[in-house]
Order: sequence, then C-alpha cells, then structure tokens
Amino acid sequence: MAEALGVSTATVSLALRDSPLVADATRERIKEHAREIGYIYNRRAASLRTSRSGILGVVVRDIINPFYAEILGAIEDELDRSRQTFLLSNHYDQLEKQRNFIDTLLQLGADGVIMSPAIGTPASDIRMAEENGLPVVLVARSVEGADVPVFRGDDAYGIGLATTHLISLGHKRIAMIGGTDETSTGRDRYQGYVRAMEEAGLAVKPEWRIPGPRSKQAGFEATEAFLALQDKPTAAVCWSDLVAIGFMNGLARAGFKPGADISVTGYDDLEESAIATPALTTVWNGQRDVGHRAARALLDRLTGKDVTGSQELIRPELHIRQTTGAPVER
Amino acid sequence: MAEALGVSTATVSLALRDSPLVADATRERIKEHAREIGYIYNRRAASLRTSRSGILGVVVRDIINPFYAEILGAIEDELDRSRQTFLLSNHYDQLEKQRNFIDTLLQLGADGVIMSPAIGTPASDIRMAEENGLPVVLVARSVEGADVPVFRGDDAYGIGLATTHLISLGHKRIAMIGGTDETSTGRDRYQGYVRAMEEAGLAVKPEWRIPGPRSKQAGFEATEAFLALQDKPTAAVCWSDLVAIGFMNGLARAGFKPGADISVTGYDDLEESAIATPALTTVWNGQRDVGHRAARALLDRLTGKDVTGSQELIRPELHIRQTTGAPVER
DNA sequence: CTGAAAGCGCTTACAG
DNA sequence: CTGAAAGCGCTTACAG
Repeated sequence: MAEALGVSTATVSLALRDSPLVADATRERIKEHAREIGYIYNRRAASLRTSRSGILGVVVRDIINPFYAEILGAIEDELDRSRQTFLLSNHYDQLEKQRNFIDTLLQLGADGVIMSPAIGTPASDIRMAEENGLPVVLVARSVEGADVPVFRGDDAYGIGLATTHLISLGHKRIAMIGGTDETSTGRDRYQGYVRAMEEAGLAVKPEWRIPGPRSKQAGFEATEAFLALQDKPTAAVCWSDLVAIGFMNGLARAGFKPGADISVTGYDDLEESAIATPALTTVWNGQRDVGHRAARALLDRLTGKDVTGSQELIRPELHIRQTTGAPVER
Repeated sequence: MAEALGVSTATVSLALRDSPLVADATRERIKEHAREIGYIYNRRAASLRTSRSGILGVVVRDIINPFYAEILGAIEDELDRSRQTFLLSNHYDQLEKQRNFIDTLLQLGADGVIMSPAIGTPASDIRMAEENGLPVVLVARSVEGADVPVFRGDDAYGIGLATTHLISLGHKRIAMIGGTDETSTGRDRYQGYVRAMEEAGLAVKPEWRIPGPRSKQAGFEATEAFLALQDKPTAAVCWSDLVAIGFMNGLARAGFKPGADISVTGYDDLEESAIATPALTTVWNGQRDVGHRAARALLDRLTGKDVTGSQELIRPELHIRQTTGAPVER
C-alpha cells in the first residue's frame, strides 16, 4: 500500500490510526485508498510489535447455565464499550480444559482473563498466569491463597435470608438440596443454612442435606430422595434456582403443589424464576453486578489502576414470591 | 533460548514441534530447557509467518438461548478434538455487531467461521468474508444467494408434524404463536403450519397467528392475546420450546392445564422440555447434529475437502409427551 | 542432522 | 510533516 501511494509504511500506519502527525490531505488519500483496496488490518502483526492483543479471556464452568450466561452478558456489555475482543471457554470443572485455555490465552498474548475457577484450581495456577503477564480476575468462586480480585455474592448471608424466611413462616424441619463442598458456593451456602437453623434453635439433621444436584435435571431427580426423608421436612432450601425449578417440577409430578404443600426457595434469581409457575421465592445474587464489576476491574488493571478493595462481597436480597407459605404436614 | 543452548533458532523451532529432522538428544535437551524456563509459544508470531491462526469464529444470535447453546456444545466437542481455539460472539440480530465480529476475525487471521446469520444479512457480507480467505458455514438460518454450506432442520416439514398431530387428535381451531417473518425459520414454520391446516381442509385465520414471541418471557406474555382470541382455538402450535414453556406458564397462571384444557406443542426439543411439567410435546430439531455437522464441514473445508451435498436438511421428529390431548371447548 | 538468512505486517524511535 | 531502519518471535526454504 505504501508503495502504491509513494509514501512510507510509517506514514500509512500513522494515517490509519488518525495520528495528528500526518497531514490531513495525506491521511485522507491513504484512508481512501485503504477503503478501495479493502485493506484489512493485521492484528497479529500489530500485537507482535506492541505486545498488546486486545483479547480478553473469559472462562466459566458452563455457559449453558443461565447463571453464568447472565454474568457473561454483563461482561460483554462492558467489554464491547472498550472494543476488546473476548475469547470464551467452558471448563466443565475439568482442570485440564481450564489449563489448556489459559495456555492458549498466553500464546495469543491475551491482555487478561476473567474466570470462575474450576473445582480444584490451585493458587499456583493463578500465580503462573499473573507471572506471565496475564492479569486474573475471579467471579462467583474464590480460590484460597490467590491474591487477585474476586467478585461474588455473600453466600452464607444470602442463604441465611432464605432459611430465616422459611423459619419465620413456621417451618421447623427444613431440608437443603444441592451444591457441593468442592466449591466455595457449596460450602458457604450449606454453612449459612446450618447457622440460620442453629440460631433459631432448630435441629439440623445431616440426612436433611441432599448434596450433589446443580442442574434442573438433578433437582428433578432429587425429588424422590426428598420425599423419602424420614422426618418429612415441610420445606426445602435449594442451592440454586435451577435445582429449585427442577425440584418443583418433580414435586408437581408427584402431586404436590410447591408453595401450598411444600415450600421451596431458590438461589440466584434467574430471569426465568419470576415466570416459573408458581413464581419462585429466591435470593437475588447480583449476577449482572458481578459481571460488570469484574470487567471494570480487569479493564482498570490493564490501564494500571489500583483495584484493591474489590474483594467486598455483593449483598444478596430475598425476593419473596409464591413458592413459600405456612408449613403443611404430609 | 537458541542462544542459551548454543543451537540455531531453526533447530529449536523444529525440536519443539517434534520434527524427525532433529536428533533425539538435541530435541530432549531443548524440550527440557523449554520446560525449565517456562517457555511460552508465541502463536501470533507463528501465525504471522504461516498465515494459519488456529482460530475459528462462532457467531449466533444469543447463547443464553439454549437452542444455540446446544448447537454450540456440539461444535465445541468437534473443535476440541482438532485443537482449534474458538472465538464466540452474540450478534443479537444487529448487523453492525456481526460485522464487527467478522472484521475482528479477519484481522486475527481466523481460519473460518460458523454463523447463524443476523436478520438482514446480505449475501454480499458472506461473499466478502469468503473473498478475504474466511470460509463460512451457516447454521439454523440460511441466507438467500449465499453459496456456502447450511445446516438446519426442515422447518416446514417439522411444524407440519406438530400441526398434523393436533389435527389427528381432533383439533380444528389451532393458533400459531411466535416467530418472525424476518428469519427463514419464522417463515418456513408458519408456512408449514398453514399447509398442514389446508391439507386437512381446515380454515386458517390470520388472527390465529400471534407473531413476535421468541423467548420464554414473550411466550408468557402472549397468553393474554391467545385467550382473547375470537374463536377460542383449542390448541397452539408454538414456534419454539422457549415460547411454549413461557406460554404454558401463562396458561397455568390463568388457571388452564396445558394438555388437559388446551393443547400445546413446542419446537426444538430442548433438554429441559422433557422435564417441564407437564412434559412438552415437541419437535426434535437436531441441534446437536447441526453443530457437529457444521463443525465437521468447516474443518473439512480447511483441509481442502469437498463439502458439497451438505445442504440437505435434517429431518425433524415429533416427540409426543403430555401437553397434547383431545380438544376441550372453553 | 544443523545453521544462517529472509520475511510475515506491523509500530516506534530517530533523523531530516 | 515524512522517510529509512530496526525489530517483535516465529517458520521455511536453502546450504552445508
């Protein structure tokens, strides 16, 4: 292109980026020519030279899960505005997949990564990325010992809200369905439930916990175990909205009306929870806030700004709808 | 690295890629050293040189939509196996967003793109990408005049299956909810419904079509319009499962039991449709097939294989569950 | 089996 | 305001 126009490559480069160093006439001539020949800017070459790629990575467990999809939507909003390209990946809680993805980001010279770390992610993985110039921001799950910003809700507090709400309606035997001790959300929510029960002076039986379910399907399948429980709990605190929705479908199939016969709470307040029938009582978990803040924090880190104090937890809120009511003995 | 080991860069390059041209001992020494210093392969540089990037793009309307998420899952399966990195984007049916994404792919030297084109995508956009060395494969929606492989279901046939099923149960007044004439799926499904009605000698009233809804929320909101319809249709063919699920929730809120009081069919057979309560009668649309075939076709194009004959439509199947039954007058 | 050299397409000092 | 030159980190003929 420089050749065709009889100018230097430096001038072309500057003109295309609207540098004031180039005379207006020259710039216009160059831009016009670029349009004509359908010039395509080669970002690989530029990035090789400048060592900034304009690529940001995002890796979560599974974007089919609306919980992550909502976080992602917010990240996308923020990133679009700053004209960054983002590379997305699921890790399905496989450390291997997550590592491959981080490697790819490193090889492409990505500018940073937002991750909801896979189960078992060691702090050293995070440190390795950081040391190789890939700033990390965590969402939804934290990693013990990793000194990077984390954006997530206050899980123990949030589940306490749901549990206490059920207790205030008169429930004394409350089960907890779903979640795993392998993630911080699973641990924190179970502990929050236990604490709320104990604070109300209620017994907590280990059998009342049905751990594992984290999807609609699994919540649906957990219905049988719940209905077979010895002491016939009158309510269930679910680990997430997906689990709660699956569980509610299971109850309906078994002839129970959620809210009327058995009280159910969810967690996350997904968009679809408000239109579920009956509408799900749940805990708003600030997915969009998490996404926005995480993206902003990463962008700030890139421009060298200080992002300390970003560890503070988002405060969940209880949204009472139709699936909770007075206890009914079976 | 070459310097530290006293070999040439060429040798290092070859050794790391396991070239048989390098002596075993040399190779091991180089690889060992690479591990020690935590060497990171620079893909930008390699790609600049070889003009292959290992990046594939995928752009769909909205991955929060499980229909696309399921296609995507299948694409991911296939691409993982071939060690390609994929760049994902939503276009939300905004041509501008789609064009930005294609530009980005071009700038990064992407090897190809799988797209479910935004409403209004002209064939010239596809041609432009192809001419600049970016092979295109289409999924779910076709583009008039674009001569590239398309993978999608036979929409007219599939909706005919659902409509005919309702007719065989005795329904004579059947509404169609959702979809837009701006997409091939919207047009084809409406036409398929009209044809099935006409072939059975039934009247088709334009008012019975409630166009627009394409989400759970919109399906939910369409309930009111449906219930207000003059001739009180006894059944509704929905444009998609999402619309059907939202609509069912709306019916339940209004006191009607889907399947018993009003028959409902969906389209796509999403995973969650089987556990909805009542379980949704719907049309399997082969999302996973679409994803797998599209990815394979793109990979084949990259290796120069012939992919003609890939235009053939996937044949949908009717999955009868609990939301369809004999007509009941209101 | 290994090395020296060129070049992919940019950007950035530097000189004029 | 513009040009000549170097260099980012690879790979690929080519020579030995």
